[in-house]
Amino acid sequence: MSLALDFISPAAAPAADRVTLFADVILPLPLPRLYTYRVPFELNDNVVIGGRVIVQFGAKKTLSCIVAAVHETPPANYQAKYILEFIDDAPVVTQPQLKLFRWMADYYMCTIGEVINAALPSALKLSSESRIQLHPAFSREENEYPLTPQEELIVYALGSTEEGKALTFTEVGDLLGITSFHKVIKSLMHKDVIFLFEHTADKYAPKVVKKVRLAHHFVSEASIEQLFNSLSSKPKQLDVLMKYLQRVPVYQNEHSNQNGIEKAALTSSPHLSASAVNTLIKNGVLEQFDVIVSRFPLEDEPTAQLHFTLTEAQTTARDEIMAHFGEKDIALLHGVTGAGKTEIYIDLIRKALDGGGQVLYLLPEIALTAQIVGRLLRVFGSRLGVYHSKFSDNERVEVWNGVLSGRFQVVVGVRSAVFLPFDNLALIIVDEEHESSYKQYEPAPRYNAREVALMMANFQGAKTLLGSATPAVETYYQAKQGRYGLVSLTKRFGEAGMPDIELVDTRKAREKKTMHNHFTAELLGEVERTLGRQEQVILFQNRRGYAPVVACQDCGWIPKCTNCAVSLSYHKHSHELRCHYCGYHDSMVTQCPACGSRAVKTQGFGTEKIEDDLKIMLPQANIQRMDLDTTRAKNSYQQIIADFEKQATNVLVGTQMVTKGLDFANVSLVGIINADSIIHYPDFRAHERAYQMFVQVSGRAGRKGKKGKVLIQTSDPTQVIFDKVIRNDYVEFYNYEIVQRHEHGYPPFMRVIKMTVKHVEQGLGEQAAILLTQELVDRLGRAAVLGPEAPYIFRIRNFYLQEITIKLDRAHTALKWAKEQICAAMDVVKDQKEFKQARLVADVDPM
DNA sequence: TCAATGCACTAG
DNA sequence: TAGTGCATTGAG
Repeated sequence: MSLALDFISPAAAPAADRVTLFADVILPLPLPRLYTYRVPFELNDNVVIGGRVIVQFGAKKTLSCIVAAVHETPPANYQAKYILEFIDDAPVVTQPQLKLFRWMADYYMCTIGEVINAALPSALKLSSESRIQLHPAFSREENEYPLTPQEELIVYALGSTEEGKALTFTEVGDLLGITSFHKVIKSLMHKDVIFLFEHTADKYAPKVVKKVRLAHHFVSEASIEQLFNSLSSKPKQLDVLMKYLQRVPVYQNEHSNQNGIEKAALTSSPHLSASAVNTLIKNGVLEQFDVIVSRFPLEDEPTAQLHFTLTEAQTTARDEIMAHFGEKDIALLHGVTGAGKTEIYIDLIRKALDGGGQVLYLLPEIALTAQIVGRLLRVFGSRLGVYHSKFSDNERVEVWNGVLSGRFQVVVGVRSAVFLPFDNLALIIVDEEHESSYKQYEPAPRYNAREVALMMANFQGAKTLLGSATPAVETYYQAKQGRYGLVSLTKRFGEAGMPDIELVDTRKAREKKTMHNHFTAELLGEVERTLGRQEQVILFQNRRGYAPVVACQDCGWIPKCTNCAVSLSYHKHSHELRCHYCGYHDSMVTQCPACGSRAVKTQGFGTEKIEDDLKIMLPQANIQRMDLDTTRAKNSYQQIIADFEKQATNVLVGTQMVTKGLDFANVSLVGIINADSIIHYPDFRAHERAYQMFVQVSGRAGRKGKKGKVLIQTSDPTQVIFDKVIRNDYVEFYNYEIVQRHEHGYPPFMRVIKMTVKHVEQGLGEQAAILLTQELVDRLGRAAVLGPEAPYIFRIRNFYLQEITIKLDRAHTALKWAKEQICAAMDVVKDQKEFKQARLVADVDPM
């Protein structure tokens, strides 16, 4: 560059020297492509890969999206639009994450936009809401066009031009009470009354605490004394002041005033008057200020012993895991319930942190309790972040940013925690790795957090520890094959023995007429004896509500859901009939609408009925129910657990929820009311699921030195699966199951992709499914395709369903090819005009 | 004849 | 996904 040019500002430099940058962005929409936008030259330095930008997409939408790539190649066939705004000057999505998201889109056959959508807390996805404002040139008096009443209403709401008030489209809709308000807006724009603009605002609001402190000119002994004198006739204000000085030693240390105290500490104190506090603020004695605080209060530094000792068995297991990590990236810790896996995890996490890496500790939703979080907080203090689905969006953003900034080096979280912006992972722990709640069904991405975690670890060079008492057959197979290190912990912690498991034949009991409602004499007697010993009972029934079916005894009429092909369940507490698939509900019928009979009775039983019956049979016992219906409120789950822990309740009746991770010392009996409904399930994982469920529930019985008992009620005790459960030998179960899987060609030997065709019209859905099957068979071969078949529940939310199961070879390259074939087959169906309404869904590795 | 509604297309 | 533009259908 010549000297002369140095005097010219960069903006005016000749075009040849200007670098024009383009950014490929990921839009948060289910679109298969990235879109290319142009970076305004003067903002070249602002582009960050992984940062958010605002762009215009289509005619009027503005969206925030993530920059995935920056380059200098202008698009060949079109003019790129400019990026409108840069939101971040540092990435909110890290490079390893982008890589992972791409892999997920690929593997789970969805778009990267869908992945981003699932990954980002919605407060990081900016909302663009169109807003309208009065046109500066508009005046009410000199208005040449007459306005309709609706238009008048809007103009009135917008106030005067000077006020510059704005309304969002939603607000306009609310104001007019209609949804089709665009016409009104259009007309107003046409008449030059209003103009439209896009307003994009960052929704993340940090948590703010109001604090107060003494106004600075009172911070000296002399002035405080003066102040006291002037307030001598205002006792209430004096009280407040005294309290403040008591809490903040301004006399001893003037600087202590700087931090003040929380306003709430003064206003909510029962002895002080809130209005006195406000008067002091108004008169300038106290000043109020805001402080941004964390939503996760920093625990005082770790209080638990940092170096608690592991038992001999735990130490051995820990050492074996470490040894495996020397050669392998993945290890499976197969430890029976109550073997003390958590201590081993904590020990490993600590080691990983000492090495300077990040740690992700995944738990299924229901296992992530206050108990475990509290324990981890005591060990890791402020370095621990918690990511839970019951958290508010702001809280999630805070964890997200905490991981980015390095404030959180360990995160304990549920499925979606795999999306957090780690870039230096050393260790991932997937506890209860067999859990089906790691798999997301709806909407896309239909991912399994365990598999995503393994891939993430692979990308970042981290080690992964999978833990379970009943590993997934696939996982155990990998370990047996030597691909994962295998470590077993077979002894319970603290010498607690494994519970005795007994089967009770309900068919025989029915014949002998010894059943009390749904309880056999054996189970009821055992419950009574247990309560008599002041010990606690857990009863498991895998169905919520009072009864799954209601039927007319005279004509057989059964109330069904209007949107789904299921009968409605009766819920007694609300006296309603409910659909468990779509949320439809109706009041309970007392008279049959078909024949007029009053003999309408419930059939079958759910948790609510068990609770009800038990209350009648055991009036002295305190019975609590735990299922989706009783835990819907934010803290009700914790409350039920706390009550049971305090032994305020003696019997806990519940669904799946009671099977997971609860650890109560005084529970010595677990009853499974109806095992049949768990076993009879029409898919290849039925046995595995049943086995896992029985063993997990059984694990709740007997801890801390007490031997527990498990009673399983079934109408057919001869089934193979019970034999495995009773002997409590996972390996034996595995050896049996793996043969079945091999014989029938299921995972881990084959890979399964489940296709679902949904259509509002049954016939069209079936035809579309037949065509899809045909296309799949043509491409993948007859042997690889099963179906189409209507599932047991063939209609959900007004969509008729058809399922096709595809079985594929495990080879990686074959898989990629097969997915391309599947996409091609789906395209063929979608291109058919008559199937435009059909929805095709691919679920990779369904559970 | 015009308006309302449905559907395929495409966004950079 | 959502907005747009075109075509088809229906009401007067």
